Amino acid sequence: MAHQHAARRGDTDPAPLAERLRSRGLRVTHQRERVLAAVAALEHATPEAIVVRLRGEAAAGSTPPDASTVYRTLELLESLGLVWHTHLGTGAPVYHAAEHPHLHVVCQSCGAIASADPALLDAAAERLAADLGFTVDVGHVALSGTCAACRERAASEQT
Amino acid sequence: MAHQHAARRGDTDPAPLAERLRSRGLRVTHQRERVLAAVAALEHATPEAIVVRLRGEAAAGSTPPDASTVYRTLELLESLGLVWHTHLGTGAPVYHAAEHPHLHVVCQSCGAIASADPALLDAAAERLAADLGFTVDVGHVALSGTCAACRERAASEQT
DNA sequence: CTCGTTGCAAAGGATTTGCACAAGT
DNA sequence: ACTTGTGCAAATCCTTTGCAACGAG
Repeated sequence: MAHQHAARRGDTDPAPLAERLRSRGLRVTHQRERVLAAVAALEHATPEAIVVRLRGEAAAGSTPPDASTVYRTLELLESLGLVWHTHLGTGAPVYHAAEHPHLHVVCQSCGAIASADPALLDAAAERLAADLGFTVDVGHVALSGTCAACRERAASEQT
Repeated sequence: MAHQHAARRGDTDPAPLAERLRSRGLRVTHQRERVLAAVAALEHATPEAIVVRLRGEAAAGSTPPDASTVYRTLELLESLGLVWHTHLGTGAPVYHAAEHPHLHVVCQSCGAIASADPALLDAAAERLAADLGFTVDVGHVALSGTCAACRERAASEQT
């Protein structure tokens, strides 16, 4: 192992992916690299959004990864600890790169997604651990509620 | 209408279903009463669980409500403010009677659901309101994590 | 009697799975 | 060459929808 470059900031680090794959005897494929890059690029990536993005990125003549490959790859990447997924209420799960955990807050009216500091839940997490023996996974938490804009709109539309 | 009885006070009335339906010109059907009863009886009712329960409850000779009716009824009951639903991670939404809001905690390993005091999140909710103008709906929140049993199991299975 | 409701069945959308071929090592 | 990965298509799962008969008011 000669190349031990420190992780770069603006680039997608191919290093951890290749390493982890090889250490498991798995193949480093173009598709896997592209899916991981797409998740990192899209803030809150649904599987479908990833498929669409990859389809757009695919150079003319090249075949974009199939949806089934994207699903399989996301599962693999998650098992490798490189991405996470969260369910934000209805429907599609969203994936994000597992760099810095953050808390998701979803507006039930408009679907807007905000990110917040996971530390917000530390106190609640400790209480749950003490009371129920339940370890809360802060990174997977999605809080739902109403954003400021929708709250005002709802108030003014009130008959 | 002429008489405005303004029975808008208690959201926790024993039989607000008939009232609310009639005030909207909707019919009070046996199916609707049964679905509401099933949601109240089942702690965390998925649509499918409701269908199964109603099927079991149906007296011999009577036809249990169809799944599509259950879905339509749940939607209606929610619009009437009589039930709530929450997405607990993967798949099925769970419905519960809209009596006392509570916080859901879901084990990602075994799917166990625990209920906790919504007040646990009060501090976090206030911070979110202040920081993002986001009003958290505590009753709809589902926290995910690992229950004590699964945590121990995972630790002991650890190689 | 007049509509809202329901059951049935078929349609839809999202995700998964089986397989034979293509690709990484 | 040997195995793992991928694309394609069919299979599932869950939920929604169209429609004619049914039942509440």
